[in-house]
Amino acid sequence: MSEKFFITTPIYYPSGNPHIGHCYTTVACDTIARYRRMQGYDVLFLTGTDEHGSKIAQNAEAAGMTPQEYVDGIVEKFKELWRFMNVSYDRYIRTTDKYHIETVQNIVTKLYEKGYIYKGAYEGKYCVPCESFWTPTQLKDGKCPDCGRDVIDSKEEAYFLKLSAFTDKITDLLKNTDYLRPETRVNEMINNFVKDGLEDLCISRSTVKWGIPIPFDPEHTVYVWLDALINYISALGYENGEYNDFDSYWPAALHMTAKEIVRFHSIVWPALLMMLDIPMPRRLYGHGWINFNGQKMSKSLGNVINPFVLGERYGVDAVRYHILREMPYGGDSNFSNEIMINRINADLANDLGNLVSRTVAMAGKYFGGTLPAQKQSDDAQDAELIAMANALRGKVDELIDKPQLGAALTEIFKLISRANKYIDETAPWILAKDEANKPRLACVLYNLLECIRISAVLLSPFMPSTSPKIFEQIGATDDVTTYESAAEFGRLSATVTVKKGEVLFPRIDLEAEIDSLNKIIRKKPEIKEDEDLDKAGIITIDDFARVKLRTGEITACEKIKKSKKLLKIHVDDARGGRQIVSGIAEYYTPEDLIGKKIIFVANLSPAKLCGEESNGMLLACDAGDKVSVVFLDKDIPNGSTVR
RNA sequence: CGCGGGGUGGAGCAGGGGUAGCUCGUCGGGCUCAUAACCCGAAGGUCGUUGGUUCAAAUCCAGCUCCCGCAACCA
Repeated sequence: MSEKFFITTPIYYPSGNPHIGHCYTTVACDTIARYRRMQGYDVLFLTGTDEHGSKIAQNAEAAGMTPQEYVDGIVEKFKELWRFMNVSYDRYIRTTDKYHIETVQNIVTKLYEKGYIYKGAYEGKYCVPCESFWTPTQLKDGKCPDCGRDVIDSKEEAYFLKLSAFTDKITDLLKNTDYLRPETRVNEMINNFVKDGLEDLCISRSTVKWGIPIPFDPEHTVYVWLDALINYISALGYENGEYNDFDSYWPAALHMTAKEIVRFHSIVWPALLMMLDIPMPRRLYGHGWINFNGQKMSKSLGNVINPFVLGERYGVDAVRYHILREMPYGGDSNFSNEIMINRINADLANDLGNLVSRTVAMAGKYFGGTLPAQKQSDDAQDAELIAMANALRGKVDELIDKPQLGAALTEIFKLISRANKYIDETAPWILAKDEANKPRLACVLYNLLECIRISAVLLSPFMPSTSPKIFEQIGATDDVTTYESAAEFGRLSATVTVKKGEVLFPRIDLEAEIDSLNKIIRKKPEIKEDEDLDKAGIITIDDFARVKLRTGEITACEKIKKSKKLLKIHVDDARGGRQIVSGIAEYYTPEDLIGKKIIFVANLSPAKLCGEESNGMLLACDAGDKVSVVFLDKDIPNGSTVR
């Protein structure tokens, strides 16, 4: 029986289409899963979608669908992307799957019976728009600390998970084991959430209907995070009849997640498992984000780089290579098309692709494609190269364990680079001029083919469709493309026959490519605006008349200290003045604004921002990624009506 | 004093008490097998700032400053 290896992505929240950030996590898991399979592990690679919660219900309603129809559509897009990206997941779990619901309900019941879930009450203030409860001490001046609006008294039954009883055990898990990696995340979790003791977690919602009902109190649904985390064991058949793999695959070898959800995976999830007397997973790895032009890659910003488009333009393996190579251990990375194209050209086209191309071409040119058996080695020239090739697998193994995929790729490319240098050192084209040198020439080419073979074997989990193409070109038969064969230089047949093939990675003309990308990007805003209009629908003159616009002059203005974006503005509205808080500090200094005439919404409900009262909103337009306030001519009296 | 991360040649990053390193870019050279690719060399940095510890600081300590992320928030 080979050793088991259970690896998971998070289950993604399908409130929008999948993006390159989802791709990173999933492709990284895929690479590790493929590597482990190659090593002979019995791998179970799980991914899926987390489909409950109010956000989904809202999006569905906005789209005029039922929540189920809505998630069905998006799940298809996720699956399509994984097919496209060559992701070799073994199992796909949806939290709307019957067996998962069964498990969640069974676990909730079990925990209730064990006393880890207890019925309590959320007693406090409720903010309707935020759908949030607050304790009296959390309120700011008696209003919602989130949005500053009025809250109503509310007391509601709810169920709680006794996390507080696990503070010590969780502290021990985080501090004294290597469960959570990279280590920097440990401090973050301890300082932010654990240090002062864990608080019991409310795990039921009576306001959210799109969720799994609490079996013994069906008016309540299970909090989405509890629902979601359980996927890792329900997918193995824990407490359900769908699968029967829990005993063989648990504990998980690796949970991979992005850093923002490390909190749930490093605290709530282990505590839950402890309550159920289930062994801990071995490793949780919280990776960083792919930032795009300095902004976080996210569903809510319009700057998502479509992975389908990238894959079609550059090839799926090139995209996989880039995101895996560029992401540093633990930290964030920047994504731009320019960085990506440069990387593809430099590493894949110039170094790897060209190495294969020139080596195979020489074998064809000098030996008609088949190397002669007679070879002449030369230690002075060959020893270093061969030693490097022999040591490579061990180095890559270690880095995959950590897992530092980018560093593993760097290691492989060191050999590729060394091989290119070896060609210069041995100058095969000179050897070819003298028939007496043919044995030496054959040896040089063989050594190059071996370096390529070993690199391609180790690269195959990263670039699953490229390696077979390389094997074909260098004439590597199946028995010399195995993991085991990658540790041994000299496994390729001595009289191997190569076969010239297509160019593996065509060079990309950077400037031309950026131009055509810009054309694609420029089309976007028009579409977006139309969507915006469609979404808002048509309003009547009466609707518009309810918005009271007035003119005023800014008489005072200052930055709000605690905020980067907010300015506190005093406006003379000819009615005693009012204070408005506006999020334009990134675009205007107070000096820019004082003395200017502006238009503001006079009957907007007051709000509190960063502790400052705001009575109204001044008009400004979105100009690309900037904001431009609408200013008026000087001679308009303050307090005039605008319509 | 909310919590983190960071400021190193033009760009992106690594290093972490004792000749400052990698990739890309630039310049010069070599080569002609190859995808105008490959190989060699050079220029370019007082490692954010001030002070301290030390024989020695990019590296350790303290203060300051700036950036980024979380959180808050864009009325």
